[in-house]
Amino acid sequence: MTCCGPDSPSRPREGRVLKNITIADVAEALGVSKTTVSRAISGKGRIGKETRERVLAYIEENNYKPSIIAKGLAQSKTYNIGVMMPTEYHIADLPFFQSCLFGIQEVAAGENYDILLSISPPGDTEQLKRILSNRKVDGVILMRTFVKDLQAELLGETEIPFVTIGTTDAQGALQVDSDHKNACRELTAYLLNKNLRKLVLVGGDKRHVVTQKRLQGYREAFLECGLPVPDNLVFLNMEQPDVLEQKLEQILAQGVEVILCMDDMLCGRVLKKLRTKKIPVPQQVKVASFYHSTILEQNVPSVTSLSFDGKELGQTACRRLMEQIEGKTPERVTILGYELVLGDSTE
Amino acid sequence: MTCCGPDSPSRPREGRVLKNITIADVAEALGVSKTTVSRAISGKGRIGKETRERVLAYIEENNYKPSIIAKGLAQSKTYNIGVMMPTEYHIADLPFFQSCLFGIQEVAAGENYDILLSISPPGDTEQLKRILSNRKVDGVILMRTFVKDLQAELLGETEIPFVTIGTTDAQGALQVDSDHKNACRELTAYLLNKNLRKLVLVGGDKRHVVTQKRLQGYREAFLECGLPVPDNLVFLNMEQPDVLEQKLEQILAQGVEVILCMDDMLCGRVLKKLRTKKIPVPQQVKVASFYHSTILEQNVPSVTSLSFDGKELGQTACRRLMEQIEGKTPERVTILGYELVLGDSTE
DNA sequence: CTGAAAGCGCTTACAG
DNA sequence: CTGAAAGCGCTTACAG
Repeated sequence: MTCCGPDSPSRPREGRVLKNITIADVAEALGVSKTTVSRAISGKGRIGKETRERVLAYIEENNYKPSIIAKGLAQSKTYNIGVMMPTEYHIADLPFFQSCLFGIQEVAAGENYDILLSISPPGDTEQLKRILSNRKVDGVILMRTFVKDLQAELLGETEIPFVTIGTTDAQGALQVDSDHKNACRELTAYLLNKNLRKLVLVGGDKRHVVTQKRLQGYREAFLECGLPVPDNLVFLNMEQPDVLEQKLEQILAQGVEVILCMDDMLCGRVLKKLRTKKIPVPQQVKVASFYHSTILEQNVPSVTSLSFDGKELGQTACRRLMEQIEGKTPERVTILGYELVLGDSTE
Repeated sequence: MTCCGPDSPSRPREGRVLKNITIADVAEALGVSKTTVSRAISGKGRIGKETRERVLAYIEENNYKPSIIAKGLAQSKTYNIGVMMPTEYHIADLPFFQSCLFGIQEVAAGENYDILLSISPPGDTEQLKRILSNRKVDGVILMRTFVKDLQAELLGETEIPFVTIGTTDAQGALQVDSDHKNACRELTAYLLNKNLRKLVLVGGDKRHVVTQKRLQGYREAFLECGLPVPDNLVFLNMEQPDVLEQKLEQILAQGVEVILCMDDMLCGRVLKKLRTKKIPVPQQVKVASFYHSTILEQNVPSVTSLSFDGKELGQTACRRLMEQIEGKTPERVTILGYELVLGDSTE
């Protein structure tokens, strides 16, 4: 007898079983084979109606939950999808990512898949390598693409299904993207049609494919109107507030009619600058933006903005990935729409 | 002979092997047992130096990566931690969550753990139940606590280790939190010491524990100064812009010296209202906030604000969880510091 | 319709 | 120091 005194008086409560109940326990309790239990659960293979119901009832009653990990091992699957989220370029991106994630989760959960999340700075492939070499996912989703995209390249050298949210030229990628090019083209055209010509485009990281796509749309709009593309009015890599500030000084000095911003954070800064300089919007300078996030929701005047459905992107991306994982041959490129929300800032 | 023509001319390239190489392959190639290979890799159990090196060299050369899932099954572990992220209350929370996630990932990855992410609206336990019943995680982290916290309660009825970022009274929870109470107390006291008395507190969701903690700090500061607590100056559940707007009208009409906001989004709206009403900050009304996020970084005057280190919270939370998983007995409550960043808005 | 057995890719007492 | 064997909790040909 040890010196530890009597057994703890409070036995583990029901539902607090230390050891999980397994398929073998169920089989034994019911006097059938594990095979039968497995079949009852999965619905695969022939099994007597009565037997199945008996098994199902027992399982229900005893709260048996199969280990999806063991199931996965037997099927050489993981029931995980890796989602690579970039560290944000700035706060305006985050709501978009969150919506995406939510959409991804929705369809993933529907197939009993989970999200293995990993956050990496641009260009960093450490985490992705770890996940891949641990063989922990059946597929991966990249939430953003880069012009030179190391993650996409790495995945391209692999057999693992993957989809990018955003356009890429990496081999083997399924791609889901909003139609950034046409969105920007339409908005630009809309402004040109108002006879506004001095139309400045302010954007962020050049290495993001999305930045390039929008620039393309901007250019096309000019060309379609028979106008030369004013490349001198395009300012990218404006993520540093002081750099932007300086550029704005310069832009405003040389006269400008519209400032089209590639995201709401940039736009917020532009609006602030205009306010500081007592330049009335839209009377003297008009302003438009991308994303239509809550950052600008309080602005007066309301800001004309392109809006994208992050959740839908996430859902679609995940659906494509699932199709690929299941051996179907999904659409390789899916382009989703956008919405042009007109506000007072371009009136 | 089938009709499919000659073999595809381009053989799978190196590194694109369809079938992963397993421990059995390694063992066979080397003429040793799987046991030996396993020991060489894990470093557990006695093994000859030379043998180990031979195995390690082969593994390195042939790029063998053990399946962590199979390893997990054998050890009854998953090497996953579940992270429950709430759908945001608003955008100001997101940078905080991202930092947390980053911190969690950092320490998790260090132990070869991955993050199983799940996003749920407050009060929703669907996702958590799914993950738990699939037995897919070794522990879970809740990124926010609620006064009535169904997720924490659910976990409390379970044997699974979990830690909350934020205070909770759920049983069995390890807790990591910033010292919101004292942070708010210090800031309030700082303002009271400037002889400001009409000190309005504007906050968000009452159901968040963090809201309650801050309110507590606010109260204590008054009491310590020998002043009655002005509960009539406290306005919570102000997340609706129009509700806040209306309250502000009322507050401003009855005279106020300071508005202390529980987050930067609320603060942004307050600042905007003051601007609209041409009330100079800080000359007529002073303003302070929580979070010190980029949302207000551009504001003039700079905003006095309490700042918390989300990444550190994440790291600490994950460390505690790891300790618990490893069977150690970690600190049950860990309170981290804060920083009071003084700006011009309270001068 | 049902079951025994092999297998998924590892670990770990146990024995030598 | 090393290995055969059992086991982690499932699935799935194969045979009956």
